[in-house]
Amino acid sequence: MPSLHGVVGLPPGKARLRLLVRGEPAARKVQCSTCHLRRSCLPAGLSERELERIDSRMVTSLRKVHQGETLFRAGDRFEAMFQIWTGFFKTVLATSQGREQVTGFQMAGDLMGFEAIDAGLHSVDAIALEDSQVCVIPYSNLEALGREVPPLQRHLHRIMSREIVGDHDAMLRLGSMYAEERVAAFLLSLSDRLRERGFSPSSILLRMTREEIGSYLGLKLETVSRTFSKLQAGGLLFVCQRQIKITDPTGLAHLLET
Amino acid sequence: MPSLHGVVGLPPGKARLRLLVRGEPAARKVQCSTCHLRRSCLPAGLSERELERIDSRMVTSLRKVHQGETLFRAGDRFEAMFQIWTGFFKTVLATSQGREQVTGFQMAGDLMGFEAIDAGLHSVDAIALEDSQVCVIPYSNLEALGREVPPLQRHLHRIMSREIVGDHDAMLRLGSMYAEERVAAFLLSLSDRLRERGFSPSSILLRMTREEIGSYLGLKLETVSRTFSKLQAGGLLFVCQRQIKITDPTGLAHLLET
DNA sequence: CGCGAACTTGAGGCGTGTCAACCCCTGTGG
DNA sequence: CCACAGGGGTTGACACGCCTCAAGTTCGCG
Repeated sequence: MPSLHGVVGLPPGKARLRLLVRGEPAARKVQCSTCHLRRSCLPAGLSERELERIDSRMVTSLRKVHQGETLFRAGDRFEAMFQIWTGFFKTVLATSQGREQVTGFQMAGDLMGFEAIDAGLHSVDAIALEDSQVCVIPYSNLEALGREVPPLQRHLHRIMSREIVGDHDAMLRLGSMYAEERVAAFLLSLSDRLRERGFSPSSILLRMTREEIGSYLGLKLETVSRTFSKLQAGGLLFVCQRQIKITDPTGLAHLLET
Repeated sequence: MPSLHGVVGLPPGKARLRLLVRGEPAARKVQCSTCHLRRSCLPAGLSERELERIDSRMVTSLRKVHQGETLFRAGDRFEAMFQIWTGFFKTVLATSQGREQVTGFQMAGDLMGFEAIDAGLHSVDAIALEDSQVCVIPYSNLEALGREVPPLQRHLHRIMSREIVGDHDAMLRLGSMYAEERVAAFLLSLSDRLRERGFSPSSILLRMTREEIGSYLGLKLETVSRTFSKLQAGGLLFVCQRQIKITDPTGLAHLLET
């Protein structure tokens, strides 16, 4: 009986051999210029010549990370940035005394590693919350490319700036909101990010546990659970385990207007 | 009787006129290469030629900001970064509904404005907590200089990275610490930053009110006040209004080891 | 000297943490 | 196929840390 292969319509044996040979690390070329995520990775309006440079030097390889595995750990040497191609991650800041804080959740198109540039060492753990693939972007290449391609440099600065603004939002949530407000703000932010990526903003499959949400929001997992139930009772959303359906986004937003 | 003037030993009237004429924006040249803060503003090991470029194009002017005045407001067009030369600032994130969060305190050598690169608009208010002077660094100049002087570019990236790491620390404080721990972590961090700048790390004059500290730490001003008193009762420090004397820094650090 | 802003301290209430019981879902192995 | 284990989620009762409200003090400044 016929089995499914990566390349359809070719003799299975030969196709496989071909793929293996052509798939060696050095040969596995990544094309940023035709990637469906290029709108988030690259600035608009690049010249042919600039795109060529980026294609040939920005992403050196693709790396797979299975659910639960770490992409990098705090203390690891910083050598490359990682752009998520598929999948979902969390970053966790841990102190030597066992305190832990989830500092963010990252999804397709997000760039990880900025926190490591200063020290030359990563300062957080990055853990895959589902099977994922990331583009490996050596930092030295990125630096050089930025110099040669000014719009790329500017793009990079904007992404770092956005990260800082996002962290300020997190501080606002953590510092001056009630549990209900924090959860509402979290869901709305997640919803926005999904919409930007072309996913449904109302039907959300949470990739993280209640405990991870709690850590991010400065709440205990029981409080997160209770708050979901409360918002459901208020008719703002439906919760069924990790499946969330936002039925009244304006109502959710209204919770923040106080 | 004689009065005190900015320039001593000159006829008051003439001196004033002179200063006004020579003090016009275009004429007031700033020399980064000889500034006492250059170690924090510039990378080490720059060539003569690179220093010249920086001197001539990085800082276009010096701006004075009196205590209580704003350097920039959320919504203002982003045109320049600001490096603090003397003084002390807070940055405040405010929502349309009146919620406020102090996102940081900045002192001499700190660079402000990164949060505005992405949107092209400032996202926080920067308010002077004492009479201050800042170097104005047009962003377009900085971008161009970065391209021409790679070590400067790298330096800039490191500063932005450090800002992100600092925000993560803030999230850790806000998300998973008790009031006592937050205050201890805040004081130790402040102490470190003062030491780096050559000030006493143990004798600290707070530039901000209890309310501002509270906002930054996600606490009410009464809680901050009570916590100071408690730490004093524990023999870790002396508090006298805004004057703090840390008498047992290791004891303070020990509070965080749980 | 007197006013207001900043700070301190106390009493009581509220929001969230803690602890525990229970349920649901999934994967595993007999 | 079912029994079982284990991780994740929900819900309740109670505790506790921080907030709220209020009164009083200190300090800086006109």
